[in-house]
Amino acid sequence: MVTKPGSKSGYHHGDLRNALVAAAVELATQGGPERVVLREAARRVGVSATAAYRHFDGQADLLWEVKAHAQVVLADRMEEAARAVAESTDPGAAATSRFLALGRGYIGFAVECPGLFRSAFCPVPAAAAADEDEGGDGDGDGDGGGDGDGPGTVNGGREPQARSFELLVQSLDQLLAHGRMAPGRRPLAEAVAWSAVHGVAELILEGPFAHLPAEERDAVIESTLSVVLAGLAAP
Amino acid sequence: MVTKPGSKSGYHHGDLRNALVAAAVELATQGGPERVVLREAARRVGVSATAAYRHFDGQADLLWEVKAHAQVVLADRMEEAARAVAESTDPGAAATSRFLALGRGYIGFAVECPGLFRSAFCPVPAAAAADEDEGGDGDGDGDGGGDGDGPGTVNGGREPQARSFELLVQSLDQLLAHGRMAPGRRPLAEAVAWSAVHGVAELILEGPFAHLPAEERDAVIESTLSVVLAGLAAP
DNA sequence: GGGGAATGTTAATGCTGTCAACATGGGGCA
DNA sequence: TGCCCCATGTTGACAGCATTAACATTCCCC
Repeated sequence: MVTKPGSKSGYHHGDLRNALVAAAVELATQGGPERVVLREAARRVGVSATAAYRHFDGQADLLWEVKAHAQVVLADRMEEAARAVAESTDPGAAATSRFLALGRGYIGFAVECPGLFRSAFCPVPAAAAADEDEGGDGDGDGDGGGDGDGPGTVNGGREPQARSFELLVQSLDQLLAHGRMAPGRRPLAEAVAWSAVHGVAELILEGPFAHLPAEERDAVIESTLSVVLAGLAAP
Repeated sequence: MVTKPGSKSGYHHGDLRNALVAAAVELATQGGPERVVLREAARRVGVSATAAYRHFDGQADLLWEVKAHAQVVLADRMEEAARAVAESTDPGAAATSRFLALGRGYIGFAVECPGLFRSAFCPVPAAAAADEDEGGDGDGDGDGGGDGDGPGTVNGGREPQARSFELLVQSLDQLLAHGRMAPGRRPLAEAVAWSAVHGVAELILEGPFAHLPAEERDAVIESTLSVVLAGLAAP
């Protein structure tokens, strides 16, 4: 029943939920999670504010959806970065490159889409736990091009940030398998790697590295990744 | 509520600015920066909302003050943790312990005072750059003390988060001086260390490590510090 | 084709930040 | 000492926000 495209007869929008999410995502993209204001999203869609309550529990629920979407985009970005890694004959070098690519993708997303990135980790007031079952959503997500675009086709399954974590786990397993990590470091390696990478991103966005020239900023990123890699390799 | 000095009559508060900052800090301590609402702070001090505008440019300015205060408290916490380190005959071991203490202090503050910690790194809408010189503010301010501790008398010099950075720099210099760090790692070491530690804190507060049992959470912290230390030591 | 339910609209409440106009009284100047 | 000025605090008002209640429209199934 969730007919995607505009079967709009004026009164019934036909795809309000996705349209609202899309508008909210755009708000978040430019301005961060604090700019995700329900009334403004409704205004942009051309609908009264209270219409949103037919599809969301409230502003927090809408923000939650934005957050979930942002995490999906983050994972997409990481995956794409990892896929673009040049193949190497040395599997150890490949594993290392893949790990670095994931980290650069993560931070790159934060730098290029600060609003969305911050939304991916923003605190949402009250957990809107209702997981509605979206029936058949054959999402042909289409790797669409530009960021802005896209419909709001949010994920059906409600499990945030699982995919980026999975990517990291695989990468770390590869590092271990090809002798680029000390076995004793493996257990909590995901936490360590994630923390370092997330910290860089956060400090670039809101912290002391905010006004660093791009060149120096990149040096900080590379340095951090390098140290983590070396630390994981050390016994 | 918390009227500091032997104040005046009912009309003129006598120390409204500091009282408002103190109230705002309390709000931030329990509930984070988004709970720093000007009207509520004024209400708690027992004053009309608009009275705050005699002392602040607006809510953003008040929040800025809270942020600055939070950064001071964070630095205090780190300093205290570092000072509590047991002296060692081995200067290298001492440098390592001091570094670990700083990191644990940083994260410990985040875990114990999440609201304040988040306030220390929250985005403040528009930078309220006006540093007014309060002439007669001379009286000895905070001796410290109980719960709420210090008054709102925030630092005079307006340079946030400088002190914690300085502590880190010193610690890293010690590590280098006593052979616990590869010289090539020194240049951007502060960025690396800060990122890792900040990332752990952030992910514990808002991210995927939020609902970790305390024991495992501590393991993540120790693991991260250990990897960073090893990475900085590796050539 | 009719009726129920899904969807969207207007009206209203209480919160917030912020400005304008008014009130008070403390401290400096005569 | 007395008095006036202005820093400080107050009430009132307005706009924007989230949210609820009551009302209106249209889709879709029987």
